[in-house]
Amino acid sequence: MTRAAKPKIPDKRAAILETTLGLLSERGFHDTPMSMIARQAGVSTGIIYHYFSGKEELIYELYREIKLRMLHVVAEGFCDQTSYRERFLVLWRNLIQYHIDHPRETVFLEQFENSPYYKPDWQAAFADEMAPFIAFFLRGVQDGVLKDLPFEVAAELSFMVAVSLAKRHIRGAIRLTDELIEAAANASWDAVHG
Amino acid sequence: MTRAAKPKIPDKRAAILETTLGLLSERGFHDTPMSMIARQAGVSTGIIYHYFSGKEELIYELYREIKLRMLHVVAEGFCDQTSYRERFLVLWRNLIQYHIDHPRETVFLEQFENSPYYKPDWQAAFADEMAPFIAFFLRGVQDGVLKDLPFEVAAELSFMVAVSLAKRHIRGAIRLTDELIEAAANASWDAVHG
Amino acid sequence: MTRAAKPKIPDKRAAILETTLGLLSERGFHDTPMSMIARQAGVSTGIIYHYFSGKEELIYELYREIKLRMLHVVAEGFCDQTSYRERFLVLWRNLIQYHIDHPRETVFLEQFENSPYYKPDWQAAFADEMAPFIAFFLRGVQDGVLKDLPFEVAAELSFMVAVSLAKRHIRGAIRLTDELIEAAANASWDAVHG
Amino acid sequence: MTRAAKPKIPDKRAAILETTLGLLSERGFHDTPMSMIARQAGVSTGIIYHYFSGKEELIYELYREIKLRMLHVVAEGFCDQTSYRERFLVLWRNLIQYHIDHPRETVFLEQFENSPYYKPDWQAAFADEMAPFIAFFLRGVQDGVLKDLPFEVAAELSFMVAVSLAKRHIRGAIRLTDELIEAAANASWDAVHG
DNA sequence: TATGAATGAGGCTTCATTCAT
DNA sequence: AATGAATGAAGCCTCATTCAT
Repeated sequence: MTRAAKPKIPDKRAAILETTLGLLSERGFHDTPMSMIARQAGVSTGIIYHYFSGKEELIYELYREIKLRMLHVVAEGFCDQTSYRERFLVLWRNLIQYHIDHPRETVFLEQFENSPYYKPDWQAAFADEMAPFIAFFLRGVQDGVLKDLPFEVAAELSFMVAVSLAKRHIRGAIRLTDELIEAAANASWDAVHG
Repeated sequence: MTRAAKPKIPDKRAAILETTLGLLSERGFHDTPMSMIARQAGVSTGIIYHYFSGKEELIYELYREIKLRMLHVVAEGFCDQTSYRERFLVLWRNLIQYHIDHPRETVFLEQFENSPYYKPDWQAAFADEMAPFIAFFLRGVQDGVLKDLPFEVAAELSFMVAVSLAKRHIRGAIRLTDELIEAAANASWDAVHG
Repeated sequence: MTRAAKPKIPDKRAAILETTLGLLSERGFHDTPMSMIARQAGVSTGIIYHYFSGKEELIYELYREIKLRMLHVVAEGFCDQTSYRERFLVLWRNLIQYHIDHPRETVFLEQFENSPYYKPDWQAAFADEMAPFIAFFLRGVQDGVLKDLPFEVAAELSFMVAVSLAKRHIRGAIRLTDELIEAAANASWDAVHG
Repeated sequence: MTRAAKPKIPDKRAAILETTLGLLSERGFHDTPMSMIARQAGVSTGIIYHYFSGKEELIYELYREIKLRMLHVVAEGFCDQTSYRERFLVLWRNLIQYHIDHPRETVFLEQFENSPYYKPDWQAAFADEMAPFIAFFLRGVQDGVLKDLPFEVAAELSFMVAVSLAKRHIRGAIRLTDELIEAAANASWDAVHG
């Protein structure tokens, strides 16, 4: 009762985003009409345009929120005290676990980043969240622990593999067990360490 | 007279596919109307339905042809006589080179395989072309040269990285030099060999 | 305390009307949402419906107020003592000057009176204000000073020309100088006097 | 049978324009949905976009065609041999007669030219058709037969009056008889001749 | 009085597909 | 084989109006 002044306002925005995620990951951008989002979210069509300027912004906003949430999860337990190997494995495991645990987010992110709507410039919005990871790689190279590769290449060789594996797992193309994850994590480490 | 039987007919089909590739890779599935394909290919809208049953089949057919062409290019120079490492590097270099050389095909393949239209079952159509690569991996594991990982996981750890790097190169996110390619190839080998 | 009874109430109504005039004259009826009027007037959407029953009434009310104000301005200095010619020229000059000085009102009146929403019956609401002008014409005819034409025809031949000229001046299609105005005033007199 | 190759094609475009004129003059731009035009014209909604890029172009095209037709009618019987007065009266009578005979066109033209969509620059498209009338006025001034006024002002004082009178006649605000038309024509001449 | 979130009907436009020629 | 006019369902978005607060 104390903090229940206008409870419906943020709820509605969140409900729209949540519903959009579900529909988009299952049906894709163009098979998901605004009317369907509205119906499933239990709101009117018009109100979506109160919170978002249009379909494009709605989806971009969804992308931004998910990406940020994902990056925060990945950074959990990342601690400068431990060895490079340990830190690498923490990140790698966090990354694959997030994607395995969030199949809708995973499918959506992949679809979105491969769609023609995606502009690579948008990554600049995540610079702050990416900074520690980049710093980790750069210092690893300086310390001679990691191969001397540009960050993007090293990331592709290691972290992006985690995402791809999770994606295949979700699709049912492979079945990831804990042992397999551990083996893949170590293989990824082999790819990047000096 | 011998090779003039059906002069324009195959041309037209090929022109449609070629035009479709260009438009789809630049604009995506849903921003590419059939009428636009027809206009740019220099044919009428109706005739597309003579060669393909609809938009979906047209695009699937394009996918199939490109994928097959790509797999053939990748297999070039693959020779059982050489070492596992050498064979691996041949495949890896072929793969990245094909994608670097064929940006439209690369963009299209990525878009298509991440779209909700894509059915993983379709990979069965490429079983013959994939067989040598799978055999290579299996035997490598048996011979103790490659890590004991399922083929799909090993492929993700190594070959898919080549595709991803090429994709980023095309987008302009990274700039691949020969040295960088070689370094990445070796890093990929590190990821999978035992 | 005497003149502070309802301080903000008439302000708000007036602000809405004022804003509506500005927006309507620039953007037209259908490109001016109620929400835009509210925002620019610094009020909420809902409150407009407190002062006016709907968009239609708001605009009709605006029309009525402007038309009345205009007719009062036109009557200024109209004095039965002077000659027909003098009186005609006073009215004519007042009319063109009002429209030149009030471009937003001019544009709005023209748009409104040519729109399909306009009902000619509404002119009955201005009968009192129009009466002196009509009387002037009728007596002029009786006295043999003005041509024997129905009032509406004579008005079109003379006064409406003033409005049209002002309208073109506002649009920038012509540039009215004092001499030009005087010449046009005299030409209008030539059109109607016997 | 000889000239019946593709008869439906021009018919359809003309039917759309004709229907649009009727609906627009009765209901106005914004109360006339494209779907209503299509239904009444007996065509599908989509085909309108085959002939016109959108609602705006459809209406502009209608405007252009009507304006041109009107200008041609007005020029009929205009002959350099006769006196200025005679030529003036021919034009004036043609003008008022066209508008009286074409009430839908008259209403549409007025609405359109007073709407915010109207751009005065568009008059440049009628320069050729207007040229003879402008020349007539200029020469009349040079010959001392017409008052020394800019063309636009003289036109407003004389010709535009014909349009306005016809407009009021159509609205039922006045009832134009032949005698009244003749009297108004002469009054208009009085307004402009020297 | 006042707010502005919420509604939902309705508008413009697109486009895969068909079919008469 | 080939054309491209024609269809009409469906999508995105706007906006006058209402109503809970």
